[in-house]
Amino acid sequence: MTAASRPATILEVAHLAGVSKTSVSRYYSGERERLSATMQERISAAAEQVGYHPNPLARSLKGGPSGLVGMLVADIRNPFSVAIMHGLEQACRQAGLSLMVCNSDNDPDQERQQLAMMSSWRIEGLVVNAAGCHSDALRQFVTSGTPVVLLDRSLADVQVDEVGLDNTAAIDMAIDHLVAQGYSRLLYITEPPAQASSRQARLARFESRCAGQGLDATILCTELHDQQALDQRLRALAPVVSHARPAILCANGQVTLAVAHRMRALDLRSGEIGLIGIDELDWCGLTEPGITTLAQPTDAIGQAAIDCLRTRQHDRSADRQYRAFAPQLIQRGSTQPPASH
Amino acid sequence: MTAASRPATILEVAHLAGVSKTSVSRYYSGERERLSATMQERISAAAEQVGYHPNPLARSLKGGPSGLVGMLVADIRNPFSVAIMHGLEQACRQAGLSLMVCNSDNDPDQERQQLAMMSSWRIEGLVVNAAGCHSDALRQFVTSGTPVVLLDRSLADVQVDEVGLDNTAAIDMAIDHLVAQGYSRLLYITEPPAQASSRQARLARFESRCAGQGLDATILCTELHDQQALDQRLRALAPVVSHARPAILCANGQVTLAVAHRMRALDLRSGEIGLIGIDELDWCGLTEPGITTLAQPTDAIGQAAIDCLRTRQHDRSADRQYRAFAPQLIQRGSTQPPASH
DNA sequence: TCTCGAAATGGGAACGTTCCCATGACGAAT
DNA sequence: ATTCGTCATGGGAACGTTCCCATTTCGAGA
Repeated sequence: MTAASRPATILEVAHLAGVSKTSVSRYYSGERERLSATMQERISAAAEQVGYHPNPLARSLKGGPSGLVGMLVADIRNPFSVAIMHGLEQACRQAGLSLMVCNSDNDPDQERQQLAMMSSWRIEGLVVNAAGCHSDALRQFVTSGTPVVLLDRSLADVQVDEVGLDNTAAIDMAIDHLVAQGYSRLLYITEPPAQASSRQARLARFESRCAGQGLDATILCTELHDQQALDQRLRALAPVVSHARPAILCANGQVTLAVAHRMRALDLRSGEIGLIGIDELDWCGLTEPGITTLAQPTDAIGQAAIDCLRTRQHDRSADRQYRAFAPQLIQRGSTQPPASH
Repeated sequence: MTAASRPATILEVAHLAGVSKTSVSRYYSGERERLSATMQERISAAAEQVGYHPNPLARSLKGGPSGLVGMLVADIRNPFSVAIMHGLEQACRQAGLSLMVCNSDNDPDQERQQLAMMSSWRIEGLVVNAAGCHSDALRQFVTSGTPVVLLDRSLADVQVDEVGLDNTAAIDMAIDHLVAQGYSRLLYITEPPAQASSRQARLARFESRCAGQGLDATILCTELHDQQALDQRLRALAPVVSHARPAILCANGQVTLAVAHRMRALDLRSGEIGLIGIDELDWCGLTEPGITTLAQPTDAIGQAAIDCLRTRQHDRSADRQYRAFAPQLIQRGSTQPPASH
């Protein structure tokens, strides 16, 4: 392989191998079987000699596969998003695809723009983990033949595959665990579920489950920067002697972080007040008794998303898929009540 | 603007406006001034009507600007990398560019592959935050006219711009702070600095500074998963009555995390043992007395990297730039020694 | 009035592919 | 021997741009 100043083209390879560009193209477009053995050898040798790699630009301009998968993410600084991104990236690599990540910073306008951009780059598939997503933009992808997968979201009015946490199972596991540990006064804290269907699903399950089981449950639905709201409810939760033990269930990692911060500020002891959060985070083992979490299998989720894309690529009219993954309980001190006396 | 099933082409706009495609091309390639006022209006109107956006694929195939900036990152799960990524992304957006992020997962082979991929997508600039980077691959970018910026790394044998933390200032700030707080027996913990120049720079500065000042300083250079090495040194550090107060300086966020974990496991109290880390992390305010950190201005660093790229784009032979940013001290309990008696 | 240069505009090739449609060869069936 | 289908291969157009090189127009200077 010679290091050329300009990348080699298919024509150079064809010339060197003494074959037509069409044959070289076939060699690289998964039609090798159609070529005779000698031809394959000649092409392979020539390509190696000049260090040829097909130009994805030209390829996808012509309408061929771009080898590009897009990911639209609402908040790139959310550790969950990063974890998923990592999973996607791995899965893409394994499938010979490249991931193009677009962060919308929670701005619907940007979302639109990013979608347009990805579309103009002719991505072969799109993974969406964002809120304000105007459905018609997504539908445009679908009708143009680009598979779309919704990640940790669901949209009633657009028919696409969905992958994410099994929210019902997660909430059930959390509640079961809390109850088993002796907590019976539950506070569920979530960000406003407006656009985010998974927040809605978790919240709904929490409500119905607690109602069904007759648990003493309350809900706090707040923006995380609203420290007052948080503080007020946390204070109100402080345990009363000879009263049911209180516990907090955090709807996601961001909530867990905010709650941990305020509990520390208010000098509330977790354990005494139970604390469990959905999403595992680097530092959950670090705070004093450690925070119990439900870890999402993010790599598996990413892999599943790519699987969905590829399946649908090969069969555009495949059945709509919903893939929900169960979380894993990581038990730490925050759900270990102090020995009663 | 009509929603067309297939995106509009320059030809359709030209036709509709009754002008040549060349003129439309000029309109979109920053040569508007060369067009008469009437022509500009006609094109603008026609483009709006059919919802035209130039196709970046075709554009960059022909050799025009792709509007794509590549980022090669060694570990996408490192919060520092994510923070930088966010900064880059913002800066790109502002400049009308798109960011293509490639994660190499610390695998040199993948690095090569990712670089090749980005090159084949004709990125206009490359930001590198990775270790095993074979210099010749980078040089190839440079010679082909693609500006490269090294982020938090430096390479002796390839002439490119570099942006990152002012390592000297950071180490000095950390040491000064520790000394001012009454710590004088210092342990510097870092991952092996082999390929990473910033690790080398920090380590070197720590050594020379401590030597110059006659401080009782030791160094632990270890892989973070080597729990034994860590534990041993941490135990050895335990404070001795009527002896100089010990403190730990963590070379980066990953180290801080690992050290915090082991300190907790060994029941070592930070504060008593001083603890300061380079890189601010979400949870540093959460652990018991809080961990003092030096926060890097990641958004500014990202912005600076893009600035470098653009400068060099316009003047390929501009002077090589080194831009180093000072960190900000965020003081918490871990560098607050308990009141002495 | 003629010439000339600048300014405004357009035509066509090229970028590196893919894919449709030949073309020739060859063995099998008539 | 002739016809046919199949297989291996090649030529050329097309994808949507940009850019080089005309061509046309027009006002100014001779």
